[in-house]
Amino acid sequence: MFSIGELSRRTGVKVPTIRYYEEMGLIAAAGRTSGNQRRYGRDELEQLGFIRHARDLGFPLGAISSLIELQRHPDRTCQEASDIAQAQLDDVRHKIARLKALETELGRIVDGCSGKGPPQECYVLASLSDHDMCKTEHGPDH
Amino acid sequence: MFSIGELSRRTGVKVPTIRYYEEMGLIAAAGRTSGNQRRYGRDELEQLGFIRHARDLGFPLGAISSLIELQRHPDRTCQEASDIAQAQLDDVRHKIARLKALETELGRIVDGCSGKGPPQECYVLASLSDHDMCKTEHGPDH
DNA sequence: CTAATCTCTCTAGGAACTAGAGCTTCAAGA
DNA sequence: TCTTGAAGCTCTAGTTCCTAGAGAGATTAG
Repeated sequence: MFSIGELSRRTGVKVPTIRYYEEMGLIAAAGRTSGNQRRYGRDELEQLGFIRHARDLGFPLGAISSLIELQRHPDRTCQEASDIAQAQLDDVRHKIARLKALETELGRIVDGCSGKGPPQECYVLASLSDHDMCKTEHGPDH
Repeated sequence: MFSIGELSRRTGVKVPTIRYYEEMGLIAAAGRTSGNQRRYGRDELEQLGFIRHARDLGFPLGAISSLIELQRHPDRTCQEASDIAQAQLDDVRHKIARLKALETELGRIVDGCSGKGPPQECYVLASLSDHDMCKTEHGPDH
């Protein structure tokens, strides 16, 4: 059994974040010492490792919650897990596509500016004022 | 002179967002009618278009604020604008690199799962439990 | 003049934490 | 055993960039 600080060190998840996850119901409420401090064991270490890894891969907490639910129900198939991962992959690809368009446009804007002149002649500012100067499409997110 | 709704329609920025920008000091407080409603003109239209475009390119409001400041000071050079845009570009490239690593890893995870078996044998869940199964690096965002 | 549509302010929520205040508990050394 | 300093506790508020809703007043078309 170890403390929240130790769990934090072993998983790389910050102490307040662990408490936050508990509050959100992502991890079960930990047992306490007589002095009201949380104590953890191997199970919680694994569970939090799972959450950490999924977060690193960009899964939102809601999705992680569903995955944890699934782990607890061995009677279901893993189709749901597969779907969640696929949705996450689609989301990542979508973001990449969008960021690449931004990269192109920003690259063009940065290249056009010497940084030497006065703001009135600044290519960066002019580009931002006039969407027609853009060569690629980039709408708002979503 | 036109209303906030009209400004919204013309710029694509939602009404509450315009009020929010005013509150944040990104746009000057608009003139009002006798009935206390905001009225806008050509200047505000341009200013908001600038903000909108910069937001579409992913600039945070703080950066946009700096760019607006710069526009108001013709005595300075546009070096600062150039730096801000460059920082934004770096940020975008950084995000792309990270997302590509995630794409690789998620693709591998999704491919490994048939969706048919029970959760105990699910490749998605197993991969998320065990970071060692990863072939690429992907830490947390910052 | 009335009805429908805006617009006003204010408050709260969302995602996923982070920071801080003020207090208690724990572990290790003297 | 006492003490000290680190670590833990709860609670609230702040972060970013908006979005949604309530309840009231303004404007405009017919």
